[in-house]
Amino acid sequence: MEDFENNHAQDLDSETIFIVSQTFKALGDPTRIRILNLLFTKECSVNEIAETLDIRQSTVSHQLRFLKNLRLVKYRREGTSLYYSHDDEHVMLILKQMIDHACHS
Amino acid sequence: MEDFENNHAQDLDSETIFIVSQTFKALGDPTRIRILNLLFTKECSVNEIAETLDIRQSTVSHQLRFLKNLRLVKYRREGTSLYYSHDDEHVMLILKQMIDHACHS
DNA sequence: TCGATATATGTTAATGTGTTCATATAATAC
DNA sequence: GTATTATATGAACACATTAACATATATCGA
Repeated sequence: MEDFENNHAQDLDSETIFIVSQTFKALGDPTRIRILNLLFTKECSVNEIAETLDIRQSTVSHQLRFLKNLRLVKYRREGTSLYYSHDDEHVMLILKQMIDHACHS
Repeated sequence: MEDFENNHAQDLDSETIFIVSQTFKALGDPTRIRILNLLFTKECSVNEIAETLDIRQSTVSHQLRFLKNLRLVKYRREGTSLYYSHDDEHVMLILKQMIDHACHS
């Protein structure tokens, strides 16, 4: 039997495992969670993120690159500033669910 | 304004951040994903998990302890065997969503 | 009590991760 | 062109993580 839409196979194929673990790994860090949670509300420049969350600019930039590689965020330029926003509705929904889950426990 | 049920604060409180990142970290490893995915279907003994997924017994045991500490799995004893099953419906639902998400991308 | 089986645990080595500092690049205004 | 501001990048370090091996513990049956 094919197992295309119905994921109850005994084991997953390696590509699926890779993507899923990579994405959860992205969400498995306090700094990245805070950044994504901020981007929930609004688009932000790198400096806005750094100042709002009190994290060094280079740290924010490194983590944004990480999130960008996974297509979890995108940006647009405006002068010398880059405005970042989230780029994966589904993953953001999953993040929101986990935050709600944590708040109720 | 209070921000109890409505999580769109600029920043999250540190305990929420900790729980959320810990839980995602648990899901951010290929071995643990495979184990949890197997437990989706059915309760399994440690050996069953190790054999089905072709992972060493000690590795499975270590990862199960990890998942147990986060209350993501539970077990019952039957003779010398321990039968593990999942113990957090909500997190399992989140895992399933991410797997489906990965399959459609 | 002893042997067999199932599982857990301690240790170690290799690898990966996150932050920092220093510096480079890019866009803009002058 | 230069200065200024915003952001990215590279290197280095401390720390965490993973899997493997060896060994310990626990349950059961004889």
